[in-house]
Amino acid sequence: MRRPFHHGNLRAVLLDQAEVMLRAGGVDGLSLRELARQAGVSHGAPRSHFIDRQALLDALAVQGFERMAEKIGVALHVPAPVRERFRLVGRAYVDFAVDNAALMELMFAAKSNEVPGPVTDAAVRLFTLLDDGLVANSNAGAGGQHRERFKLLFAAAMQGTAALITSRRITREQGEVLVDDAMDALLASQLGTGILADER
Amino acid sequence: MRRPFHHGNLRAVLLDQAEVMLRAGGVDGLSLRELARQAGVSHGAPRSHFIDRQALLDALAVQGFERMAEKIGVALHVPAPVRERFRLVGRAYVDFAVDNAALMELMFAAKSNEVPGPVTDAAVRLFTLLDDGLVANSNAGAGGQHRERFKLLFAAAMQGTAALITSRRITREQGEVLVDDAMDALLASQLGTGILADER
DNA sequence: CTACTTTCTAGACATTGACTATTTTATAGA
DNA sequence: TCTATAAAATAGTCAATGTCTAGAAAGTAG
Repeated sequence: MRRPFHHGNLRAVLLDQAEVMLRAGGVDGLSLRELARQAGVSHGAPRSHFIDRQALLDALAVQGFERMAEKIGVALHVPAPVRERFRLVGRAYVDFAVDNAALMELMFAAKSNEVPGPVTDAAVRLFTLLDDGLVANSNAGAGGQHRERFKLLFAAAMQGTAALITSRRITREQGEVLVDDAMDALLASQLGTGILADER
Repeated sequence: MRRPFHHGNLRAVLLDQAEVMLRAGGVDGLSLRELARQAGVSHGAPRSHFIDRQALLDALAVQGFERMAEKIGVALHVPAPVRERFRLVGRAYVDFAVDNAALMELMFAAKSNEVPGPVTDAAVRLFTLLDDGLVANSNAGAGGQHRERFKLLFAAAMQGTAALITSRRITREQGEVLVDDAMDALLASQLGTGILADER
């Protein structure tokens, strides 16, 4: 079994510190050397755990997807009528995106997705969770297309709302209303008839 | 009157080259020194026109908003039924966003918007154009709220769709369908009744 | 022709990401 | 327990970059 030595668990420490730094100064403000300084190790130490700066960013992205999946998972299992549950999930999505704007940038950066890898896998896990939770996975066939399009509409609305807030075009409060409106429009659309996981 | 000397019009040349470089290597791949090299001037020359790297990025963002407004303006004035015109505008929006992904990143970066400035102004001009073109600006009052929420739904759907394509979660073709679906859902929603600029 | 301003050059500096050789620490095998 | 082996961390180096400064060159206006 492998165990850390000098520093307890440098990899975890670096990831934690990196997230703090990310929140403070954005992606550009995240410096490997500054990170090492704060962790009290030499400037070359991080290389033992992250071959690249990009490797660190990818690890952060994966962690981000996992934490987002947790939050969404909670909202997904709240016992409530469809409309209410959709709103809860939508808000969980948008809240996470807004509270972790810089992290979201990493998670959805085209860079990480150029070649399928751990980041892409983590993303797939999140959206599989979302899909399975929101939409009935029963009858395939003609309903399958409808389901697919419905899920994309949901994802686009959430991602778009988060983008509007993050870029300061609207306030967080306006975002709340927007999520609700989007959910209403979505549920009222023809695409959202007869394909929901729970019609209550 | 001010006229360029040595280099014709270095500022414009730099902006053009910067856009090429942006398209090739993303925001991170845009180096001031490399830019100067390609323009055949010394590494300090750009400083006469852009005090900062950020100043160059901001100038690019402003240019981006203006070009996007042009494209959208064209789609906005195509004589066609509402549904068709909405689709055209939506596609124009998404197409521009996808064809200029790195530029969009600059345009909507929170950095530029921390303090209102030229970038914010350019953004406001674009969205004013969009709003005035899509939604009737006649009756205020209770309809005003509806109009505002409708416009936000539109913006969120477009921005979200573009994000899905850019992050490679869906293909461009799926994006086309998604835009159409979003427009249908939008026009069918209660929010989109009686507030359109042209009910044809 | 002479100030004056703008544009550009050239040199310097600190910071950064990446690479390498080397030492230190831990783990496992005989 | 002693020892080979792998992992983790150090320290030094390098090229590249953004920013700043002083000064030269080019254009403009009085």
